[in-house]
Amino acid sequence: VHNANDLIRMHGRLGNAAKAREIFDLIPVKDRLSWDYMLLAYTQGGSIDEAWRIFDQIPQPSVFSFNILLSALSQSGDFRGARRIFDGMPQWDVVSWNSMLSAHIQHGDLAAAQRFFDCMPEKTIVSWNAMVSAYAAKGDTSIAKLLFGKMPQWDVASFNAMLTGFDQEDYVLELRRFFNALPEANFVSWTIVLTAYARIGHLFECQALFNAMPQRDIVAYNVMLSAFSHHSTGKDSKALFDTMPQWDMLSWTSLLNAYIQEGHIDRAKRTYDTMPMQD
RNA sequence: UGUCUCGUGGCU
Repeated sequence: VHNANDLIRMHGRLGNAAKAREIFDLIPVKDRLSWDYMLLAYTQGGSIDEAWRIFDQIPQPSVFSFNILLSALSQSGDFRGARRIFDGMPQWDVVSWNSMLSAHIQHGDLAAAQRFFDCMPEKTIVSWNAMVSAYAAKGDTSIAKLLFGKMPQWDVASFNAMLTGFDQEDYVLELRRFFNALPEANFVSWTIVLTAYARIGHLFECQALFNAMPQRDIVAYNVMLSAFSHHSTGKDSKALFDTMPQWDMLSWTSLLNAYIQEGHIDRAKRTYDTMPMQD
């Protein structure tokens, strides 16, 4: 059963719920993990209706089962559904509370989220991170800073959430100071700062930071590429594009944009014709 | 062995 469960999980992660279901159906004796992984596979594949259906068939849904569905409803923007599941749960753990908190945030009701947060019987660093990130995303940087300062402890996600709040022209200096002072940074941290420079149009800093990155993934490349396409020449864009280890649709689109903005319709057309996927 | 929070463009 363990191996079968792992397979279900794997296919679920790849977004292949149908394949996961095939394996699920072959298991003679399913344990609670088989059901939860199958439920998770449906939510990861975006099949909320199927998720509901399988959830209703779970013999004894655990808090985990409830949480999986709750989190999926929250992420899909179904606030009412999330609320209904949450209210109907036999018991809650801190993940349930965090998921419902993030449902409020998804729903765009920060005031309600704050009230919910204040009433939560227990909070983890995830709860705090979610709130900081919500205020930062809304542009309420001073409130985000206040909350950040009150946190009992931080992890790299806390730092990153706070960093996103500095993605504004007025905060460039603070962004850099904060970033430089971080005890811990990862890929995401670097990319947030990179993105801020790109958006604000500080091409020089952007490029310097890009070159200083310990490693670069496709997201970082795309940010740099998009910075070039908005603030530099198609030639620069093309040069960077050619050094990329791989491309996705965003990379191609940025290159197209660079040419179009320069009025190089012919080059844009040629680029378009060589794209592997033309959406 | 499982569930919650952080990063990439344009149009709307």
